[in-house]
Amino acid sequence: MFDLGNMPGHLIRRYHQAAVAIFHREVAQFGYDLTPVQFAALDRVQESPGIDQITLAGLIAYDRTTITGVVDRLVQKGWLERSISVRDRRARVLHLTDEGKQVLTVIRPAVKKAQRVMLHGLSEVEADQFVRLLKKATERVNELSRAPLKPET
Amino acid sequence: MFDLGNMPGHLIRRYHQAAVAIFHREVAQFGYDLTPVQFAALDRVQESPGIDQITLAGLIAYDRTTITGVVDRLVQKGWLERSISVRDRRARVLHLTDEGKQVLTVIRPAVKKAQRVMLHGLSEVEADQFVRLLKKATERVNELSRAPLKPET
DNA sequence: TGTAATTAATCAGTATGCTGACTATATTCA
DNA sequence: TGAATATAGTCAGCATACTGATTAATTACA
Repeated sequence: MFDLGNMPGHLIRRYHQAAVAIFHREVAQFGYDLTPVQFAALDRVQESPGIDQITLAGLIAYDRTTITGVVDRLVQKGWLERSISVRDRRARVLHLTDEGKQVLTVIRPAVKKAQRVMLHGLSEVEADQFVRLLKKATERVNELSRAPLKPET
Repeated sequence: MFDLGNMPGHLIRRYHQAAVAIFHREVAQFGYDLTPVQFAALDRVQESPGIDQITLAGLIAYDRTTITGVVDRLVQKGWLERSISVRDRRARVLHLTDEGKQVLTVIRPAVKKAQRVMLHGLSEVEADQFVRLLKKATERVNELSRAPLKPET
């Protein structure tokens, strides 16, 4: 009944691998080299300038140890600025640089296209249903991950 | 329209993360520490004893460079045996050890349970539909991955 | 037959993710 | 107030994944 080819765990691994490859390919066509995770971080910092790393992690469902490295690399690329919070000296607050803002503007169409490519085997009705079920399933297992999503309030 | 929380790519990453955590938790309850990928490899070698690494990679959609390390660790654990093929001295053929067979027998119920837990937010009808659509979507993007599935014949 | 092309596997380097430990700073409350 | 507790972030170590290069063996074909 649950042979490997029908196991949700195995399918999701394969689909995730393809999704990452698609993302890379589309973004590369716009001349950039960044990962899905890096995009999510930039996108979220644009939404909430001055956010600290832990809050950012909660909003996009990263592990707090992973985000350190991700932010490191974004700072290294000159797209993010990390500084000590005035309100809490433990915290690091994040801001996009001008170049970071520009990167986001340029690659947004690529990211959108990547989402369509990921779904291109499904009809429009199927795609809607699939995303709806995927979202529901993901929400229901959220707390079982080490990095659960922590939505704003 | 495609904000982060509704982007299939982002949802897939989150669901995959949770799926891996669930797998680990269920398998740990049976006293073992192995990854989804390690299970897939063991399962497939049991199905096809004497398989070489490249063919194995194709059957479970791994990258060929990833499998080297995975097999390394399974050999290290004493669950797999790797030897030079008599027919093609470039190839390494794989066999389960007795202990490897035993591990598979013990953890299969945990793996099955993990699949159910991953789907536990969905009704039975929804779960069926979700897995069907996930499978369809995955098959359609198969060739866009660096490690496409290469089914037997 | 002998050279070119292909193939199986590995390796180096890099990026996500995880576990578990640690430091520095804030907060709580007896 | 001051000791216990909690929190933000980092670090070390390990396992998937990827890109691109290399080695050794096989196959194709001029």
